[in-house]
Formats: sequence, C-alpha cells, structure tokens
Amino acid sequence: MLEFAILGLLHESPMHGYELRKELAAKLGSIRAAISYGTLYPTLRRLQSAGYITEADETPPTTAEVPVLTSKRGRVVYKITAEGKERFADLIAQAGPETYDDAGFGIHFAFFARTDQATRLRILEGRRRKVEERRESMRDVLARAGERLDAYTLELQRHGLDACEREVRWLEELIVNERSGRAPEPRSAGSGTAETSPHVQDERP
Amino acid sequence: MLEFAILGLLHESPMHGYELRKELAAKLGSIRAAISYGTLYPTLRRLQSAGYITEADETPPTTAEVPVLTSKRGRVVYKITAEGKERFADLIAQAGPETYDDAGFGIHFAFFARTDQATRLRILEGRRRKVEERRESMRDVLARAGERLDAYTLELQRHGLDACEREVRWLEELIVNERSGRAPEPRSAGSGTAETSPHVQDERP
DNA sequence: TTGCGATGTATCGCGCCGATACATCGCTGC
DNA sequence: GCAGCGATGTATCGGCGCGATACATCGCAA
Repeated sequence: MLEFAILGLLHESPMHGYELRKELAAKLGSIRAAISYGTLYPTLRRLQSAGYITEADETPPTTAEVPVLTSKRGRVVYKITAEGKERFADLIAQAGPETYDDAGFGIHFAFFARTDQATRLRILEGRRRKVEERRESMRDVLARAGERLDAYTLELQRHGLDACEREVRWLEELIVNERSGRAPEPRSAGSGTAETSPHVQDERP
Repeated sequence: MLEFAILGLLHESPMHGYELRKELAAKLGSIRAAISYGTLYPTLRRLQSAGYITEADETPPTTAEVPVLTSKRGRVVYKITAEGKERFADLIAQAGPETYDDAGFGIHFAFFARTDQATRLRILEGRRRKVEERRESMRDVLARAGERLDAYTLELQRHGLDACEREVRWLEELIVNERSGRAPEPRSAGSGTAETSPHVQDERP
C-alpha cells in the first residue's frame, strides 16, 4: 500500500526520503498519520532493488566541485523508472478487496487524478458496498443490543454508525458526479480556489 | 492494544478464542474490523505465559464421562487471573499518547464502564486535543494548497476535515456530560432502549 | 560558543494482518 | 443413507508498518 503511495508521489517529481514523508503527510493527512521512517526507508530499498525507482544524483554536476573532501553522504534523491510507472498502473488496475478498507481506499482516492474514470467508478462503488455492509452490521448490533452493551459502548456504536451513513452519502455524491463526467465540484473551501479543471489522464512521460 | 481488549472482555466472563473474536467484533465494530486469528492466538499465548489468563476446563466434569476415546482437542476456554485484572487496571491508569490515536482511543472508550471518571475525562480531553491538532493541520493544507493539490485530493481533505470537526463536537458533548456526572444520555437508538444506568465502577471480584 | 530545532538517513523489535491449513458438527438435498 | 456445505474452532507463516532509537549536519539564537 505504501509502495503505491510512494510510486504515485515520485510519479510527479523526484524526491528524497524526508521530502517524500512530508508530501505524503500533506496528501494523506486526512487518512493516516505521517508514515514512519521504519517503513519508508525499507520500502524505498525494496522498490529500488525491484527496479521501480533509481537514485538520481542530485546536483547537476556543472555548478562547482567545491565540497570534495567532506564525503557528505547527504540526501538521496529517488526518481521513478519506466518499470515503476508500469507497476503503478498495474496497482491501479488491479484494485483488489484491500482497496476498499479505510487506508487502501484513501490512498487510491488520493491518486484519482491519475486513474481512469471507469476504475474510479469501480473503486467508489466497491468502497460504498463495504461501508454499507459495515453500517448494516452496526445497525444490527444497535438493534439487538439493548441489554448486552453498556451505555458507552452504545454511544460508540452510534457515533460510528453516523460516520458510516455520512460516508455513504459522500460516496453517492461522488459516484453521481463521476457518472456525469464531472470532477468533484470545487465547492466552498476558502475564497478563490483556482480552476482545478478535470485534467484526468496524463500517462506517458 | 489487543491485549487490553482481550483482558477487558475476559473480565466479564470466560471465553474461548472464536467467541472472543465475535464479541470483540460486536463491541468494537465501529472502530476496527474483526481481529485476525493471526493476532488473537499468539496474543492469548503471550497473555497466558505472562500469567494474566489461564485455561479453564470447560465441562463441569460431573455431567458425563462418555466421550473419552475421541481425544477431542476442542475449544480452549480462557479466564482472567488476579494478575490479569491488575494488569488491566494498570493499562487503564497509564493511558499514554497511543491512547489517543484512532484505534487506541476506541478500545479504551469501549471499556469506559470499567474506567473511573477522572481517567475517562483525561482520555476524552487527550483525544480531543489530538483531533484538534489534526483538524488544524488539515485546515492549513486546505488553505495554502489551492494550486498544489488536485481536485480529488482536496475533496478528500474536505471530507476528512468534516469528520474531524464532527468528532470534536462529539467529544465536547461527552466531556460536558462527564463533568456533570451523567452517563451518555440514552438518545434515540430504536424504540425502548432499556435503562442502562451509569453503573460505573465495579472493581473487586 | 554552546546549544537547540530542523533536516536527513538508517536499523531493530514486535504488533498485527491476510492467507492458509485442518478438523468437527449439524443441516439440507438428492 | 450419504454428500456436500457453512458454521464453529484452533493454529501457523510471511510480511507490512510502527515507534523508539541512533547519529550526523546546518543555521540561528541566546
């Protein structure tokens, strides 16, 4: 899953680890906490040895040869390879059941701008189905659990049920929009949100 | 974290693994998916060798000695020990920072009926603080990210921000109730939810 | 000049997950 | 009468991801 996110980010521009983590935190802030280094660096290694990313020597060597003696060992910038782009596309296309849990869905959604409309629709509907199942199961618990559960547990279920219902409604909206070919409407999110046009689909480097 | 949940459940009555999983799914349905057996059984083992739980031979031996030859190896029922209850109380009292993330908070909340009021308040406030921080960080992203992020990512942030704001309001309500000494008000959750009175605090076996 | 916070790379132990295997029990259908 | 199927039930394995920790450099403020 993190593999997917990293490939997605490097798809936009080369980056080093620290930067990657910050961008990820910004892009996925609503889904998950910042990625741990204990995950990030091993994953980068794995991606590199799989050939999906390579080290890009940072400084364009023309500027100056000044700092030769300090061995530096500074930041390591990675960039995505052709195989990496292919892999990313595969991961989008496959979209198994793990794509519909909280984390998986969020990450896939965050890269919808690089996902074709049919797949977007498929993922949104899969997610909706999953959240609906969750909702039904919680309704059941709330219905037959008058005695069995204490007041706090019930309150927790109620709050969770509410969140599920909200998410389903949100997904419905997105699905309707998607079917009609529009990108998510800009809506009020500040004052002058720029015209982020659909701009879907930009494969090929 | 799962250690805490298992101890909490066994605190109520002895159970075998499968049952434990189902009860957990019902009690924590709003928080997390059902616990995996790959977690459950090793955890039970760990708890047992730490002395927090023991095997309880299921059948009261008086009923019948009929099935002797079939070696059976059927369900293994566990029950909590005195050390286990102590451990559970410790885990409630400590309530470190991991108590405030999504999973940790949910699990602790689910056992609020066994938690004293002061600790309940402390946990609710810690959680609120954490969600508020998350909310602020997402507001920042939304404010300065007109250009940097695409429409889908923005939509994701908006949905996440909304969820944060709701949770903060929910927590505020709970905190007010808690301060005034009331349990969460029954509210509309069916037709005749029975009088689940506060009934907080039942230590001592 | 000392010290601190941001930037930056890296490892280690371990909790937890999903897949998988396997065995028993009771039901329904042929 | 027995075949198959879904529920109940215990268990292991590989691997992802986390939190803690270590360490090194840079710029700035006290």
